[in-house]
Amino acid sequence: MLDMKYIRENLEEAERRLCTRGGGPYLDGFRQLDDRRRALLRESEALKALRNTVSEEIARIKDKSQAQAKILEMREVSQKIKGMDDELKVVDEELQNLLMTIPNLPSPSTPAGRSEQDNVLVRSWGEPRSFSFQAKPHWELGEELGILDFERGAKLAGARFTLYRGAGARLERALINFMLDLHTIEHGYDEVLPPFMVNRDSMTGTGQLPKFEDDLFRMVDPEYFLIPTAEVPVTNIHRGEILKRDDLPISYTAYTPCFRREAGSYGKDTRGLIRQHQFNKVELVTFAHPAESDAVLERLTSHAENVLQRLGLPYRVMALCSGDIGFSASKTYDLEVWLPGQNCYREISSCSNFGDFQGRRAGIRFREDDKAKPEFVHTLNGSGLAVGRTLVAILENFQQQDGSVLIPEKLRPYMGGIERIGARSSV
RNA sequence: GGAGAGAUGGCCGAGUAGGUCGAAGGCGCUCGCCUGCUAAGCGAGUAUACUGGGAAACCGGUAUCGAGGGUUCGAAUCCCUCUCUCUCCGCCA
Repeated sequence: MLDMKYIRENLEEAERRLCTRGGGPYLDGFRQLDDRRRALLRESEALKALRNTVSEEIARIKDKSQAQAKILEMREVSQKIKGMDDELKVVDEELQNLLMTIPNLPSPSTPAGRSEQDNVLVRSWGEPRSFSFQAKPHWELGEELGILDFERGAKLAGARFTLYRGAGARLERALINFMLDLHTIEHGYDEVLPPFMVNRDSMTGTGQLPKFEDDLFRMVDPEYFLIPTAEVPVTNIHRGEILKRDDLPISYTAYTPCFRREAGSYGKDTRGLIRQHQFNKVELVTFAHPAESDAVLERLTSHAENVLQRLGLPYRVMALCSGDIGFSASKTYDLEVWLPGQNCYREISSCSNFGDFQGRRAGIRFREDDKAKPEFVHTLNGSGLAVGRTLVAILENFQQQDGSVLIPEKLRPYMGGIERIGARSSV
């Protein structure tokens, strides 16, 4: 959510910056609703002030019959207040709805652009390996090795669900542990294991609701939402709290499964593990002082990169352009890993600075010092990394001519020491 | 699922025959005084949001005692609904 006062005082500038996202106009109707709200508020509050003082007078009058005139008068005033407050409520809701559906302002350092095509290459790491044979996509490798069972996943749940087996299941688990250990022990994050379902308030706090309900799995009665990313529960840990300046930055890492409807992506990435309704992810979340959040984004991104580097997976870092960043983000780096089986780079991590956008929505604040007024913290998060896609990258990058797959050295301790996944008898 | 108890300010904790309660008291915290250190002591201050005025410091108004409705001139206090927490029983990983 944007700062109402900022919009009120900088309407044109705000609109201009929002429009770099494409679409828009975003702020139509704001001025009118805002003016209307404040006018109603002023009138209603003046009447309430009157009622309060007269009520005090009534309290002081012992003889009730003497107060009868005032009571009757106030009865009318209360009626008027009620009518005004009813109207105010409607206006307030409309304004709130508008505000909640306005995306974040892109950071000045976010490159301008309309689409994915305009994203900017920041740096790349590692040499894509050359193969003396035709590199296979992971879905072929996975099926041939008997570690990914797409058919049975579909039988159990449907399209975009996969059954991992044997060394595949273990590799997924090994990656989760490897990533968590790296982020906690070496990068200093606090590990948390949050609920995988959350309430509406949490989804609203981080920006998934009200606008993107179609992307979520929703339980009815009682109402819960399956988390589409650990960002939601982990950022909401401090919803409605005032943090201590000295505690910032606060950094959490969490493993969670993620659940996404993937509505509107019919026919896209239908093969393999790339786009699933359920996938695992290790997430990094930081609550930062506003003055430090830019630096924190660089650091957080480097932590995600570190996972790829240790696994020896070539990747590149892209700065997303204004037309491609998410609703709540002001700046985003995507990490794209090289997938030789598909001969392309694919997103494996997305690291964003949300500025105070989520902090304002979710009421996450801090005080500069004990006397200072609370200010909103900046929130940041990034995948560190998407586990399923990391498994994909390992299969495709480290496949051998005989169809086996070498396990990266750093991962072997998590795999019981095995160096290679070979074909198993299929069941 | 059944039967009870509860939800007040950063924390603890008063306050229910409705009125001067944003809310006693304590703790904590901040500033000042005092004490050659430390502890104790003394004094003052110590919520948030919105809104009006002001360049600002600041001043005024409104709201907030789990959430939402209702009764009333007036509600932390009465009524209804919901949420959460705790205790006991049942069930269960």
